[in-house]
Amino acid sequence: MPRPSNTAERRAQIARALLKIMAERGYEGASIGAIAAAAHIAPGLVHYHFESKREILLAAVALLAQDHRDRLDRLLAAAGDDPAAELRAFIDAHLRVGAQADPEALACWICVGGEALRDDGVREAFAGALEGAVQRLVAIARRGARARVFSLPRAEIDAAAAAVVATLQGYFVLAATARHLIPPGSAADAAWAMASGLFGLSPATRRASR
Amino acid sequence: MPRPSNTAERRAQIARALLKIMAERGYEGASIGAIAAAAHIAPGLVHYHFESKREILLAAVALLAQDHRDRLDRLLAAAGDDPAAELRAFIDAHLRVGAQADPEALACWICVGGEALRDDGVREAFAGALEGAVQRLVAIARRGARARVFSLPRAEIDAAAAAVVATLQGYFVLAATARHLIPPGSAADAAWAMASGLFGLSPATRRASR
Amino acid sequence: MPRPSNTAERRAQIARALLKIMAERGYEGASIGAIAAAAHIAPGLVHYHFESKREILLAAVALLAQDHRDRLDRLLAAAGDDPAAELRAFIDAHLRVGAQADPEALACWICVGGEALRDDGVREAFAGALEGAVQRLVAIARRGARARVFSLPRAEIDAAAAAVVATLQGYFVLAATARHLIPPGSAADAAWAMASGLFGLSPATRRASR
Amino acid sequence: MPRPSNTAERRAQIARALLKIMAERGYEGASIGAIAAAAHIAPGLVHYHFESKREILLAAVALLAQDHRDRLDRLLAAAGDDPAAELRAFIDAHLRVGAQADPEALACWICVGGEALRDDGVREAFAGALEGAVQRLVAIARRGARARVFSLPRAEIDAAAAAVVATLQGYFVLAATARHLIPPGSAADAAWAMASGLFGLSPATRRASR
DNA sequence: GATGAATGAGGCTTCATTCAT
DNA sequence: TATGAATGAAGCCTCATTCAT
Repeated sequence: MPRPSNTAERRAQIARALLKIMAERGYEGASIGAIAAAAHIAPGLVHYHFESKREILLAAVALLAQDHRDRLDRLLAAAGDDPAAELRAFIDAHLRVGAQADPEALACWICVGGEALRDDGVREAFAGALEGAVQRLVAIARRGARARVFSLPRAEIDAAAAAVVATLQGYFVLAATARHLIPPGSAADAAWAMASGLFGLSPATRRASR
Repeated sequence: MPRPSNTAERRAQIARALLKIMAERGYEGASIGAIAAAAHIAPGLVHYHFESKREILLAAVALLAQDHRDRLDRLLAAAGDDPAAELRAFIDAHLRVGAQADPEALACWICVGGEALRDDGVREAFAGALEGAVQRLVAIARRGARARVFSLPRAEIDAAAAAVVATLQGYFVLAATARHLIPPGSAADAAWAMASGLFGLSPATRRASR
Repeated sequence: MPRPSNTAERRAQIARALLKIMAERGYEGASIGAIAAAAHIAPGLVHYHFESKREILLAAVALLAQDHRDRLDRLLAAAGDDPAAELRAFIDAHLRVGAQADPEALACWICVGGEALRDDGVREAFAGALEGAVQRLVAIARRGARARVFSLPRAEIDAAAAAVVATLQGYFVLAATARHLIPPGSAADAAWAMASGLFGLSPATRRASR
Repeated sequence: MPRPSNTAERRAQIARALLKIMAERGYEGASIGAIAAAAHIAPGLVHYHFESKREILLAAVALLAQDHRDRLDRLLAAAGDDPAAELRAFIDAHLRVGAQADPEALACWICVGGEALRDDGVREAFAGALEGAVQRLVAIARRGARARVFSLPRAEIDAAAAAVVATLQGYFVLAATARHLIPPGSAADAAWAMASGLFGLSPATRRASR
């Protein structure tokens, strides 16, 4: 009569504790002891559920990415079938700060980017999440192009999507480190102007979606 | 007769050593010992020239920013007085990879962004560098607007400049962690399309500057 | 109706698992987890059957000694009643390497000798096994002396037996750590020469038993 | 004006501290903290002078072997040119317990033998020391054979030397773990009887050297 | 009996910093 | 200025042992 395994929840609990600490102290600053304390468990338990600290990071990145995907799914679903609306929703999901803004996730995401420089596993996860975003945009662009809502050459879709993702990522960094450089409320609009320009949205529609 | 002080050079030497190590191991991974080894000096000497490891980081960020400013000065000077050419040169300076690309500086810059989340001094230096970039763009935009090369409302100049800087910063992150997402050669062109759009450059001039 | 106790087998199973691990990682290196894995049981079960890790070691030493005794019984029985043959069989049982050689037991035995330095219980078991070997030799020597096959003074029997046991033990160490120092096949013969000399076996019989 | 390096002495100091602790707690039981305490230095200093705990062990084994070689040199020098006397001195050096007996070194030697099972570096050092002993015996045997003091075939010299070394090593183990099995004072005599037998010393000389 | 989670101590190692020379 | 030894505090990880089920 063994006790039912709770490993899955524990792992998530620990990974979330890492995110919490990492947001304010960085990955290196998130000691196993601090993580355990944040998760309200004994330090030794951490390494019962994870091989190494790095594994926790990988799990945490996966959580972060999943959370983000989920949120995006929700917000894009509300955009219905209109590619322009989807594009706008995509941008707003990333840049509209409001009730659902999550500064912790933002800080973590930047930390993860830093770790990705040195750890292939992290890089893969990080790049994977970015790629996911790019592919969503590509899908939106293709549908929009087919529906003649966008008018950009097939060959430029990838570049346009990457540019949009880069802009969003860059805004993250600015928002987290030099917020005063972004005129309040301007981020989403500027990104939208830029994206709709790249996607070849007609000026009329463009303005309508502001 | 005291020997002439060489503190200034030593400090630069040490700060550059930090950059070298930090590029591949991160800030935490750059131990004083490793820095000293990279600078070809004894470990004890490091703390003779710097109060603490953090001071080295601050000096290194300053170096990084100065190097970047210098490079930008050089490249913008070549653009003459034409605001559109300056804008293009500004973008190319950041995204054109070629002989002068510096992956080490790139990695360091991302690391510094991460540290900026936690250290106010680093944040100031990092944000200061970003602000410098924004202001250059603002200056270009103003001159361009006055010369009717750009047609963007005064009130939107700051937002546009911030958006461009965000895009460049975002491309840095992508280039360092998920280069395959950027179609080769597309970064500068996409950023240019975006920037010239935001700045209200006439389509004709836009194409001419590709 | 309680299920029938299987404690005895479980204990043996666990102790044998310790021997297996200890042979290649030493006693300290044999973690409870590793032992449990080698025994194909859950880690928690180990401490149900044993008070402590040390108890497992004691049980393992007992097993090792018993195995050795059993093997010796079998081999000496084949030597019939002839003291010289018994002596030779005794030596061969320890030094003839062949199908029945057991490098795992050899390594364990040396480990146990090391632990005996620090743990009185282990020392007793280890010394007990050595004493058993000495006593067997003493018995053989006494019978041989009575039968005039050996010609050594009563007072020297103990010393001779101890010397033989020391030699065997020493060969174990050499075999396990510096096998190349032992000319192949020479161990049993040299030990025999030495033992028969100490026991005062007539040169003729000596040669006959080679 | 750097401080003169004291690394060599520090290393020896630390290695000797390890021997001291290892004698009573074993290698695993000799924690870095305990070693540092025994050496009267701060814990951190240990790893300034040694890469790893294992390196300390290797240094300690080297010290142990060197000490032993030195002692042997001294004792053998006193035996003059007489091979039989040298053989006797060799045995006495190892088995005569008296003022110069060193139970700490004895315990360490057995520990080292245990570690040799698992660590190739240790094995090499341990086997090297044993080989040194064998070679000394071989040299004595050769000179004795040439001088017709010993009468053993060339081909058996190696085996005889190995047998003697095995016996000495075995006596070490017995002395450290089951001393009561060795009739007091019998070890050197029994080993001598055995060695002189193997070396083919004439019975007359044999008795004379007791 | 059996399972696997939980605990907390302790080990090795790294490191920023200080200090004697 | 410069050197390299010295210090002590963490940090990651392992582990024997206990416990709830």
